[in-house]
Amino acid sequence: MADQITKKEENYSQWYNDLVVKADLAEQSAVRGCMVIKPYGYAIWEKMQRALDDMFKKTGVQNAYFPLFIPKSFFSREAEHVAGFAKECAVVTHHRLMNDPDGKGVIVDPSAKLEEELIVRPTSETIIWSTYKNWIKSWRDLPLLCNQWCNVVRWEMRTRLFLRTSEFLWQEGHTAHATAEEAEAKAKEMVGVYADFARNWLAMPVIVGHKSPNERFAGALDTLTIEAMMQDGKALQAGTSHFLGQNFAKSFDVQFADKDGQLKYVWATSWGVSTRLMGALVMAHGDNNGLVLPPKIAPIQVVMVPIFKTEEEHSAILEKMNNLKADLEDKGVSVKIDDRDTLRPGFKFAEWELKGVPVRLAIGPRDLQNGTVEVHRRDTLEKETVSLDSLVPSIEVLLEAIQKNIYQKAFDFRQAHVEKCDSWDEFKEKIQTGKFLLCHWDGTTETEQAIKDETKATIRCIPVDSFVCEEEGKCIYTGKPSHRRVVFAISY
RNA sequence: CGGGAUGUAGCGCAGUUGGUAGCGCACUACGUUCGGGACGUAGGGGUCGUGCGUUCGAGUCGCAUCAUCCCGACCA
Repeated sequence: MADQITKKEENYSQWYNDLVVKADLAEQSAVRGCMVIKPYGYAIWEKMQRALDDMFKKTGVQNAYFPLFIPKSFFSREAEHVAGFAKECAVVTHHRLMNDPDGKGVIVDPSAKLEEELIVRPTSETIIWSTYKNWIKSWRDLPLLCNQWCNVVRWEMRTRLFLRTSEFLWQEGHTAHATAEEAEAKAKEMVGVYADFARNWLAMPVIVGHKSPNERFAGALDTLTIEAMMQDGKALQAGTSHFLGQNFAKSFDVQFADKDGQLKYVWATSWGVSTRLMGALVMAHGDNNGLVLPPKIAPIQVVMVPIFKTEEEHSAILEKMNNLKADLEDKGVSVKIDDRDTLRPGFKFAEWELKGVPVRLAIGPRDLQNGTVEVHRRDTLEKETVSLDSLVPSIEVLLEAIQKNIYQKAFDFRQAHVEKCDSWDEFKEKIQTGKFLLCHWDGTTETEQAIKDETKATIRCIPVDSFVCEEEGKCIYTGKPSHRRVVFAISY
């Protein structure tokens, strides 16, 4: 079939792009490096937003919004931070267009040059901290826990739908605390929220850990990460939470009067996940028939396809479907009836599979006679016939089973591709086959860099929950002593 | 920004030694179909990325330029 998606081992990225485009999630925009998120793709993002928002609120975080434009001078205050972002920023220099006096079209009006350039935010630390300065005076104002949902722009050299676009959507949380302990605990708590979300909503097993100093966020003292494995064995950083220490507080002069009357700098965290999660979803679960969505994140959980020849059959089936839909919706299941009369059932089946809808119900004349429904599950592609009476409870059970099964499948895949490695020769060979390797490392940036230069592999994290391996050993590269194993992989 | 490749209909592609553009899918109309991506018949749709040059004549040759993709460097 011309439209069929084929996963080619040698060209996983092409498979990924096809899947994103054909499943109707997004397409390349006319603007360089940007993407158009299509309604179906955006609906998935909205479900992610809602789930995350609920989880944030349970930790006391509130939503807020800060400007898109950041005065250039704000960036000069945190030197380390700038070094990390200055290279890839879009800059606004003028505020007016005019007709081209030499011909048609418009040009930038040279007289409308801004006195100070504005940077389109690559991340909002600088503008938020300069705002927080006015919000924080006393220990009573702390902790300050804000999150913002917004777009950010990073002028990337190379882009890919969802994974690395010039503009992307994300949430960024920024918190201020009275003590270092409290801030560190918050950073830890939020990476825990991300891990929980990835595992329970996206059905995606992740490894939680610290980034090595080399891979840390610009300006952070510690960066926590969740790392997921894609089906080609590569790692994808799916979310990060940073302990920023007092770096930003000092740069932006954010001090508070503590209970003891002393003026002190606040301690900060920031944390974020982006539309990259959509890419993770596609690559973690997709198969040759298209997307596979975990039920909890699927905008449509159950799709119904009527099969009919005559108008009588059509209306009888549709009536049954409408009743079923109402019953299912009562139970909180989102349902779509695909009543398009211009397409054949087989076409619809293939199309909804491409879009990853977890459960498909088909009712035809045969079922009408027998009082049955054909139930098809996307994750295993299995079909069974269920009686109408027991359908609603069985769908509820099935959705849960699918959610679990998708997680289990990804989990098993990862287990099969993680191993300890103590030989450099083995490392070089195995890392290229798409594996997470747990290895000893001497803790130096030089060694990390040398390994990266030779193999393209980086330290994904120093694990803190799963795969923790505190033991004595020798660095895989230099043979120097090491106290724990870290996760190496080739990443996106 | 370095290395490689590609720009031809909405999408995917063909186009020979330069001679005035074609195929599949999609689209429109009608008919037959309809339980796993239907078929027939008839249609519509193109400044061949852009600019300059060579030539009687350029999708095809040359130069420039822009864009996209892949591999690097950078990154959520």
